[in-house]
Amino acid sequence: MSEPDTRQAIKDIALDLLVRNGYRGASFGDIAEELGITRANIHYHFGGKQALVEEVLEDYAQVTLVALRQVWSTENSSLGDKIEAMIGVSRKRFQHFNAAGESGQPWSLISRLRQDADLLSAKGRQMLDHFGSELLAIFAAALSTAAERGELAPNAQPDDAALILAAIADNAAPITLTEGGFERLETIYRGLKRMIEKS
Amino acid sequence: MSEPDTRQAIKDIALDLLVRNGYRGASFGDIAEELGITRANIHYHFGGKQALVEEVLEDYAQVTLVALRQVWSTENSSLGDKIEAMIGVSRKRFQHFNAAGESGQPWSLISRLRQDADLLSAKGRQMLDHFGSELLAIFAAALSTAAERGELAPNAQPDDAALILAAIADNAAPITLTEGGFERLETIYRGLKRMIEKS
DNA sequence: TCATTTACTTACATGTAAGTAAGTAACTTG
DNA sequence: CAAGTTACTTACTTACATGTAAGTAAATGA
Repeated sequence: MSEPDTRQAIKDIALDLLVRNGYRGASFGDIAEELGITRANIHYHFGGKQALVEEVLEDYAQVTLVALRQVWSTENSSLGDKIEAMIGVSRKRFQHFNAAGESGQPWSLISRLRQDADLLSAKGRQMLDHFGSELLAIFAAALSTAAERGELAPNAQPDDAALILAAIADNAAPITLTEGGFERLETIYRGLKRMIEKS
Repeated sequence: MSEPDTRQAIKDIALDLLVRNGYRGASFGDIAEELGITRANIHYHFGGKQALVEEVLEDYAQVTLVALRQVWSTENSSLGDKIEAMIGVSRKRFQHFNAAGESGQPWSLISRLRQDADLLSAKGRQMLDHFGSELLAIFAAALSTAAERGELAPNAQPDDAALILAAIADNAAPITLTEGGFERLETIYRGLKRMIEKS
């Protein structure tokens, strides 16, 4: 296999296992077996586990933030439409993880790795923090614009609403998913929408 | 040490390590060292790791649900007072974990173990699910009563609000805590309160 | 075409986890 | 006071985890 193919294949499997099982649960042995290569080969390409996870995290954060900025860009769509788009993104992610077998929940890689922060490199931890600030900034900007446009309900304050949305979005598999499946997450977003949006 | 003392001491340390480090991060070795006993002694008292975690989970769920039912009992207090009481409980838990060294976040044992669900016994998983239903039931009852009393804002629907509260409460260390500390969680609760409460 | 680099594998070192079998000192009880 | 029983410890085994050193076949390039 050519060099970039193998590197990418390793990162793909690693992402999947990291999201499902966390830092400790994504072993080089499992990744290697899945790909039919040896553990040492992963070391050859990435050096060590922290370095591999850093790269996976980097890619994930970049792709995710781009997608979120797209959905929450303040042009063109109403606040309600943005929240509906968010539901669509979440549904897609949920279905992906359910399709791939395993009754597991669609944890966000970020919130998952935050629980293993002590095992990450300093750089890895810094990336988690950075993702958090960026995520919040995206929501804050969109809600601020929505407020200017008079799209918020009288009780809703833009900064509060941004924080709540960030908490829900970052941590997209809270209690509510264990029993109710995706429908519950959808209900949470819609409920928030009704509370935020001007009626 | 007398039998019940040792058992309880093991469970106390185990709870602390489980909340901080998750299932894999709470090793018998660490628990034993902390207490100045041997790993084998823990096996003597509990049989194995899954059994120990089951007991810790059982105790935690029971205590937590009793405390939550107390706060959210529908007599005597307004919805706003209940949310303020909830903030108080969260602050206490946050301070406990920060006082005990470690910059770690005050994860709920439940949401933490939910990420390691595959390592738990079937009984353990069932306990997680049960906790989830109970938590939601508590909020749903309180919000329903609040609605009857006319305490909700026009945009807030009681079932939606209960689900959002459950999501925040169950998962009390989302993104928002990593940078802002407890103040952010407080802001989330207060923001939700403003959106829910009749002004 | 010979030397070097690339992309691997094999084999091993090291650390750490859970779990267990066998022994023991102290307390309990008939 | 002799015979358990209780509450442990010691000394293992087994199973994986990351990581590394040494070797190799195939491609590359001077």
